[in-house]
Amino acid sequence: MSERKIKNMEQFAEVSGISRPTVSKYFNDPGSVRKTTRGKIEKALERYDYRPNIFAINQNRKLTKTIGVVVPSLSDPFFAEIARNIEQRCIESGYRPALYSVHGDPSQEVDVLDGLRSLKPAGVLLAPLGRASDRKAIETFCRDVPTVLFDSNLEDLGAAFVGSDNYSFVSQSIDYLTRSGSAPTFFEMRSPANPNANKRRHAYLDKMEKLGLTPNVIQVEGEGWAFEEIGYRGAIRLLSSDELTSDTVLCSNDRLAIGFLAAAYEKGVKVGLKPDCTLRVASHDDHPFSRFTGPSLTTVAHDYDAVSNKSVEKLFDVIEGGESDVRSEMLFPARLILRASA
Amino acid sequence: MSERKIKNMEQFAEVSGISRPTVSKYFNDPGSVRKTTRGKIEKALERYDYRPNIFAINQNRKLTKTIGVVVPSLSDPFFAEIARNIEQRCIESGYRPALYSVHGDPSQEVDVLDGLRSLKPAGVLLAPLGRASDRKAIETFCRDVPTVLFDSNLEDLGAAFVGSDNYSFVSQSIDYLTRSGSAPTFFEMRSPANPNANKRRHAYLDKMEKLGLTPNVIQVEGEGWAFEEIGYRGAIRLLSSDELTSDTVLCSNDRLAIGFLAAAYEKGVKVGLKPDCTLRVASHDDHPFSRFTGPSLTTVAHDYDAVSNKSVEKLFDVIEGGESDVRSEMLFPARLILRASA
DNA sequence: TGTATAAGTTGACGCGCGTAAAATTTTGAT
DNA sequence: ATCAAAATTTTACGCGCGTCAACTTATACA
Repeated sequence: MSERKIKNMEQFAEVSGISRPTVSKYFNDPGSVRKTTRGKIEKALERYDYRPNIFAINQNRKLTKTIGVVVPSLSDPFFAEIARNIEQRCIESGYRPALYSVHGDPSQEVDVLDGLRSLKPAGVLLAPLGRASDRKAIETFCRDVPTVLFDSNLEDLGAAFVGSDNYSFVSQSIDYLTRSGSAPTFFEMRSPANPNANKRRHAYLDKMEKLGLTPNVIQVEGEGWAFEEIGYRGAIRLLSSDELTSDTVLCSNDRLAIGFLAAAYEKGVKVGLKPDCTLRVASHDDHPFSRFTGPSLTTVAHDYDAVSNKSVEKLFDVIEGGESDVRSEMLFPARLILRASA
Repeated sequence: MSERKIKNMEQFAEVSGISRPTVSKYFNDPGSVRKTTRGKIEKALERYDYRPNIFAINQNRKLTKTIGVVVPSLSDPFFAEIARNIEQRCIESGYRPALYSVHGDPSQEVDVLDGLRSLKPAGVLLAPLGRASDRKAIETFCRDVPTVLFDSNLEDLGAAFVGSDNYSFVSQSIDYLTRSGSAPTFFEMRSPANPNANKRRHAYLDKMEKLGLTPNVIQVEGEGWAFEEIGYRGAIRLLSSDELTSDTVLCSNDRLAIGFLAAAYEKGVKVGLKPDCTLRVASHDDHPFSRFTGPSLTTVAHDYDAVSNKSVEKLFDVIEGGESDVRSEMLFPARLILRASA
């Protein structure tokens, strides 16, 4: 498949019998050249493995075919999973996704965005850290680069926000739990980094009031993104005390719940619906591992696909199409997943 | 901090009162210019936020400051964690890591490597899929780009391999298990994609023989990278049968074990060391979640830091230094982590 | 077969920076 | 103050490709 090494478009144009500007057109949009011409080029493409120099291309473009994907933490399988989905969509649309984790660190979030800017990306999909984010830095970034926020909303930032409807999560879990037993106590971090956590607490309080029930929120200490550990420690303390008056616990998110279940196991507290169980635990997110906890975790699932697809779709709208001045927010409903823990 | 927009090095050289070639030298190595000159440039750097165009830079370099990091799956927190470590080291050394997951798909592995090639990376850290990898494609890639393999070894490929010593894993777990109870049955996938799995089986057989014990290997069906699911299904079947004669199970890796524990919980089989327990389960890897299973998982830990640090170090050796013709393999010993499951 | 129109060709310039050679200035040690 | 070495400046070219203008050729429809 090789006769002679092709080192630039000039040489490739030569061996394919087409002029360089036309070859250039072809690579920018194969459909923009005549079918016979396309044939010649593609035939040459099989004989010689030439590929346009990506740096030379991008130097002469205002924006590249790169899509930045930024998540708070790739150690969280939830984000790993959603990133996978997003990457796939981008590739399908002919873009090059560049994936970044900020590892829970606001300063790295700024750094990543800063580095991303110099890549002249066509657009960026950003799941911000939330409360800890450097709002001003992100705001500046969003002015320069088409950005769609997902998962965590920062008010008025970015061209759009796509996420899950936190009220839908909490409403469904509470509905189920109260209908099948007693009302849940809400278990969460005292100062959650993620804005979704706050929304879920509000949703809990709201929903409980609507149902005429007395809310009860337990907030555990802990900073950072080691949610399992925080949940575990909090639960160990809780289960060693008499603070927990309800037999039903609703965790703000699955990672806390995973820690909670580990603590319950360790303390010999039986969780689930079986006759010998004394506690029910449910949660939100449908974390990839929530199927494999002991007991398996009753939770409420994000519509992963919908969120990732819509995020990408929205971004492409902004990139290609109208600078629709209105910032749209799109929330997808969640879906209750019944398992053994509640 | 801004008076006038700087769009290229020419203009920046102008406002800093230094010639462009010298400014260019500065950005390539700040230490290569006189201290007074450096001062002027850095002062200007504070007033104007100029940054050299990365594409123009890379066009004129044979190799860039990019380091490719390729892992089999980012949905596996093990790789997410090791990738985090590696990224950090690269940044500290002034390189730009570019992270890719091949999502367990050999064809994507080739695609990623292919795309990486056009980025002219200074080097690549690759954790190959293993058995499923397209060996020839990787071989070709390694000829063009300095590549260090980690985690999974492909014989004779890449400039070096850095990983954990599988014999060390299995030896320690078996030693512990036999000393504290009966000899373990080995639980694994029938056709594991990862070469480490095969090495662990051999280590198991070898070690058992050395101890004068009868080995017993149970292989469960399943393809792909959904190890928890495979472990779960296999364990459900196993625990419903009478195949399992030992009261001690040693899983090939933690993800299988997580599935195993979920199955045991569901089947009401008590795992652990307490009086009412009928089964012990141990495993290998010290997966980030293995602390939070029910019961917490006794396992053998990789030396995460050592592996990632050494991988990066080796790669830099190859990049900067001598084309040491000998391909080195470096294996780090593992460390037993005692928890509740065995 | 002729003609309007789309597509391709030629030639040339620019992008922002690396880098080399030659000339000039600065530095540091005598 | 003197002078060789080191650093900087000037000048200039090249990298690979996007893109424009002015032509020339191929296509399609009448």
